[in-house]
Amino acid sequence: MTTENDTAMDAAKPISLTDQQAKIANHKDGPLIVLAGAGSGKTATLVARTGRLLEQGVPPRTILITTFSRKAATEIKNRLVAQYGWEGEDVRVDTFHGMGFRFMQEYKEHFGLTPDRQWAILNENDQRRTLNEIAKELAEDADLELKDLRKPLKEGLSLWSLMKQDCKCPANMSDAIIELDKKRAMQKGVSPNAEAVTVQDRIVAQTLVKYEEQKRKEGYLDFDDLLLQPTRCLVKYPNIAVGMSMQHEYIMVDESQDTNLVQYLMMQQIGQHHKNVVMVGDDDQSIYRWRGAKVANLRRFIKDFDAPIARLEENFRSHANIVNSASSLIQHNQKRLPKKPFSATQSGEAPELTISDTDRAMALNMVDQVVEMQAKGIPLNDIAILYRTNRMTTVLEPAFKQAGIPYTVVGGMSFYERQEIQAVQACARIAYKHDDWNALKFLQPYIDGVGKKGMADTIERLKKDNLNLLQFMLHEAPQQYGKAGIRLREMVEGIYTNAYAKHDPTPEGAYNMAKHLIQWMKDGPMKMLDREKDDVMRVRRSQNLDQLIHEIGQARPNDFFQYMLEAPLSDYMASKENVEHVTLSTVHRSKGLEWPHVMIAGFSDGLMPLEPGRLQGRTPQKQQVESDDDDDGGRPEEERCLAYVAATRAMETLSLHHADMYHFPGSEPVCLDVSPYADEMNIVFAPEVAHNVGKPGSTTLEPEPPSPQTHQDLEDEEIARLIMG
DNA sequence: TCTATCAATATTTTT
DNA sequence: TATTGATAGA
Repeated sequence: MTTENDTAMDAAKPISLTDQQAKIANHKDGPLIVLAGAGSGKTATLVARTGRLLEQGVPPRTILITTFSRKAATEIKNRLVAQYGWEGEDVRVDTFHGMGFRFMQEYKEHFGLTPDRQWAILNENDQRRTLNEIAKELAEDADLELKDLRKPLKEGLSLWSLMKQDCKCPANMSDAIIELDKKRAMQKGVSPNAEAVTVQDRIVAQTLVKYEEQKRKEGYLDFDDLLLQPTRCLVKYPNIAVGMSMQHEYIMVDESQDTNLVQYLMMQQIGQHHKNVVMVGDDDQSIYRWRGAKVANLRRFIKDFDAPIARLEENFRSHANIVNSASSLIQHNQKRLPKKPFSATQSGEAPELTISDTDRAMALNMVDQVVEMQAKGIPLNDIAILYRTNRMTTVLEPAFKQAGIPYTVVGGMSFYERQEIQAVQACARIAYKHDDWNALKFLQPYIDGVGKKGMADTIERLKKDNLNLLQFMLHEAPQQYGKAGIRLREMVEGIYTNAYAKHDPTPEGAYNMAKHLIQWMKDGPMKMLDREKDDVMRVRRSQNLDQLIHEIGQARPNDFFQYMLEAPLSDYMASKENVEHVTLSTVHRSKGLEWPHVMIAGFSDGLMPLEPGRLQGRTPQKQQVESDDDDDGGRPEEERCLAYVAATRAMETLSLHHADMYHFPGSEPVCLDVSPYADEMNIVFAPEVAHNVGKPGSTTLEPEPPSPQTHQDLEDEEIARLIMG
């Protein structure tokens, strides 16, 4: 949303390209890797190349652009449509996950599913619940409690996910134990030691193996399945891969530094026949290694495809001072592909560092700075505040709220993760996939008199006796379960009459169904809104539901069920589009976006980088341990990439904010030093500090505590500076 | 025995 | 801000 201004502008008229860009845009057949620095206009170049292909008569449907997020996909799609009309509309722009899902639906029979059996995607809630249930049972056998397994299970799941992204998914417990141990060792930089496996580890491994089995049996997919299963299928059935490659004659992979191994292999399987693949990426901006992304994919592509290298090094986005600071920072990373970013634009203001006593004071200073900018006539939409971790919002939000400055928090929870939206999803899922027990569990809190236990027992019966949901709920449940049974029937009946029976696979049908279904959920026996005690929340939930209806009206999907089914893959955020607002976002979420004025909150050693004092290159003990992960410089380098990404979002001004002390809810107060990146960026101190309120938990002996100044002082100083020029 | 309700608690980054 | 855990109530 934040870049809508420039998107609209860029989209309106095809941009004139530089020679470098034009060369890439004119590349037609064969592989190519594009190392595109921050702000180098890579999206514009990709769009232009698509245009050239269309001009040369390449059918739009055979052009595929994969992006990192739905949001990025939508943005590219919008530009294509704006510039090339219906042809642009027909170009495929999608995430790997989205592609995978559609692929699996098309080739259902290759995944051991009968055509009448439906898939559903497990969202994070479903996943956690499923794992807990399996683990609980196993834990009881071993005389353990679920809570003893919480942490190991969480860790195990993330390792499991990483393994699946590396195309490994052990099918039995002993393999699982070994592989999990290996992966854990690799993460921690120690040697694997299968001897030291604890009871908890065994149960976790067993849980995960069972989880996989259960998913397959019941027709569920998690995020990793959407990549792993199609890729395996493509490898196993080369004729399908050939078919796919004929469907996708030209492939462009955006943000390819953040693709993982499965994604790479998926691309390779499809692309290897014609080799018309363009990978675009920037190893300096690889910030997702922690979840399996492999920068080595860039090098691997060069080797596998024998791809020539093209570079986009000129930064059109940022003033020279920002570019210089940022590149001086990133040069401290050892492992990077050679490149020399530069900016030909005016030098602009140098990045500034402001130091406050406490997090609260920092927030107030940032608010002040925003107010100043506002006074200069800068629109709020031009300002973004970036931070490393979401909990920074607990400090920032109150400050902005109090000052009455409109803001939007990006991240945290996405629209589709909200309870009320997930409830709608659950109804859609049940209507679409009658045996979606997970969805049924999700609706349990909305059924009076039916608790967790009651629902679990009912589902157990349905599963065991292989009963039809509708049949059972409509006829047997009311007789067998009394009042609760009647409630169950009401719910299923409602879903049946409002969704299933009204199914009409057209955009209008989808819209109407959403309207009816949601109306019923609000007013019917589920009484979704009545249940909410908090007035503010009730209004918000109601608005969210209305927003969903509106969204479906806009998106015009051909099928309501399909749309809701893919909701977990969507990163749509409901935001106040029409109100001018400051954007608050994590650095991760800011990838690919830009703002004239960027402020970084929490520029401290321990927040950015997150682990303090660990800057000396690679983590110490990392060696000998199996080197299929040769690529990166480990965590410290990734942290620097993050700071680099944050800094390069700025077009005109960049200001960094550090506080000596942070006190986040739920954890002890901490005193932190200024981020070591300040030096690496050659930052000048801006010693004026307006707010030094609050009480430092312990005194810090930082570069002489700046004398507290009042709000007024700051303004005077600012005015003086402006007058002086 | 199961459900509903209230207080406590925890937060790296997310397709 | 959810989810989880303890407790009272049906």
